[in-house]
Formats: sequence, C-alpha cells, structure tokens
Amino acid sequence: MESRIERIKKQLHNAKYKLTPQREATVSVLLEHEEDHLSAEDVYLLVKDKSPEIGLATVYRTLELLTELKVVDKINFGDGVSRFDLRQEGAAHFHHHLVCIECGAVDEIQEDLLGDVEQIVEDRWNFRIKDHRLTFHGICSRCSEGNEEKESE
Amino acid sequence: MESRIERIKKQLHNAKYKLTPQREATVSVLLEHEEDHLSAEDVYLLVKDKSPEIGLATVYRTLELLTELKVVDKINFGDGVSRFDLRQEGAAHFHHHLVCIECGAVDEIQEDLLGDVEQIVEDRWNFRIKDHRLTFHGICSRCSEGNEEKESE
DNA sequence: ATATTAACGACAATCATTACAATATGATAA
DNA sequence: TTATCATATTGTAATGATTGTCGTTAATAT
Repeated sequence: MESRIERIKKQLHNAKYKLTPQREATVSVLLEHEEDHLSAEDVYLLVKDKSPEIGLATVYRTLELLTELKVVDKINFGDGVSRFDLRQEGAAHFHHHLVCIECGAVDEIQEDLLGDVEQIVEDRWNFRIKDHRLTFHGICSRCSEGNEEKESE
Repeated sequence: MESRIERIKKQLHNAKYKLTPQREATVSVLLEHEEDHLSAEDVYLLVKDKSPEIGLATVYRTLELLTELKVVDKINFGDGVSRFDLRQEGAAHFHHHLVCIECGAVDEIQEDLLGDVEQIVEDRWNFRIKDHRLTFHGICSRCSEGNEEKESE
C-alpha cells in the first residue's frame, strides 16, 4: 500500500506534477475505497476528514489529473454524477461493471473477457481499439437469491 | 417509415400515453437522424424547425418517456451531455459504439458479439443480464487511413 | 532561505437537467 | 354540443454538478 502511493507519486513526477498533501490525501482516500465507485462529492467529503481545509475544486482538479494519468477511470452509470474508479496497476484496459437494477450495487469484473470481441472489431471495422467501457445491467446474485423462480424467458 | 411511427404510436398507447403533435415531431426528428447521437439540446433545436412553439422541457420529457418505453436509449460518452439513440426495432439489447478519440466520430455496431461473454458473466457471477453498454474508444478507420504506420505494439 | 511557479481555496459562473405553476388540449359523459 | 376532468405543454425559475477566476500559499530547486 505504501509502495502503491510511491508509484503514483513517480507517475505524477514523470508528468511534471507534484504530489501535494491534498493530492496525497485524495489518492489515499481512493486507495481506501478501492471497492467503491465514489463521486467527486463523495471523495471530497471523505478527504475532508483528513484535510479539512481542502476545497472542492481541488478535489475535482486532482481527479481530473488522475484521470489524465490513467490512475483512475471516470465512469458514468447514468445518474447525474461522474464516478471515479482506481485502475488496477498495470492494467491495459478498464475493468467491467455489473450494475444491479434492483439494489443499485456495482460489482467489478477484473477479467478481460473481451479479447475475441476486440479482435473481431479491429478486423471487421478496421478500428484500432485503445480502451473500452462495458457495463451490464441486470439482477445481481444477492437480489435473485430467495427469488428462486427461474423465468422461462 | 410511416409504419415505424405507427408502431411507436401503438407502443405509447399500450402504455397509456398519447402521441401528441410535439411527441410526433420529436420522434420524427429521431427517425430522420437515426445515424446520429443527438443530445437533448440537439433534438430540441431540430424539432423547433417543425414545431417552433415547442418547449425544451417537453423535449426532455418526451425523451425520458421514449427511454422508458425502450424506443430510444440514453447514452453518455463522457462529455457533459446525455445522448439519445433509437433502438433497432425489436432488438433485445442495445447496440455498441465505436468512439474515435481523434475525430470524435461515433459509429455503431448492430451485431451482438457479446453472446459468449454474457453467458460467462451469467454463469460465473450469477448475474441475470437485462441489458448492456459497450463502447470502444480508439482510432477509426478514416483516421488511421493515410497514417499507414503499423505500430509494433 | 529564497525565488519561481504550480497548486490552492473560496466563491462566482456556467451548463445540463428538473421542478413548478399556470394554461391549453382532448376525450368523455350528460 | 357543452361541461368536466385528466393529461400535456410552456416559459421560467430552481437545482446541482462541474469549471473558471483570482488573490494567496506552499513545493521544489538552487
């Protein structure tokens, strides 16, 4: 965990940015909430616990910066806000999401799964893929438990 | 094309909604711009050509209604606005998009391609998929033409 | 320790979207 | 046909997320 921040610090420096205390606090909040999909406001509130003087604009600027450096990914699940999600270290592509339309939970799929599909798209559409976004909407395992009725389509 | 509107009219009626002139004008704009990915504002400006008295709020409400009826899908490519895209008639799932990071063009992929992936997700994560969103970001065929350098990864 | 310059914080401004309140429309029952 | 009632519409105000501004602060190299 310590080394994770160190590496992010190096990434910042390589791109000529500084790791200020505010940025460090923001990154550490993101690391502590790796499972979640926090909005900028969420991050702001959490960072304020560590650095009460921090401004909302700074959080926005930091998140934008981290997005640019591909440390986080900015995602949008259709509610009004952008959410920020740490990218797995070294991951070439963004991971996928399962959004439950019952309870709203968001789970992550780290596996790529899209290898074949991407090959087809590259070949058939002559499109050079750099990244992707894949989100499934449906009923999560927790919500369908208990509702053991198999719908016959 | 005439029948397409008729069928949408029936869908509205089945759901206890009326096809008012404003709604008809909005739908017809969407049909005429099936290839595009219009924002609410875009739709509003185009509808105003046919029905100058229409209000922006009505366009928003109509788009919301059509989204609810799955006549259109609301998508978000990360710029600040929601965009609306006619669903292929009878399509169970939403089609995919190719967003060019050079020129900003958005192309559509009507083929499903995700059959195998969805099966894996349903089985491994016990998630009952209802819909999906898949967008690839990269360089479109038009932009890579001329730049015939094959990057050696 | 100081200079340079990026970064900050507070707040104003912007932009998309939604809420509201008054009016209009259109179907139905008398 | 006309009164009635529910739904739809309009213009505008309100909201809420995000971005811009600007004077101040602090990180980094010397």
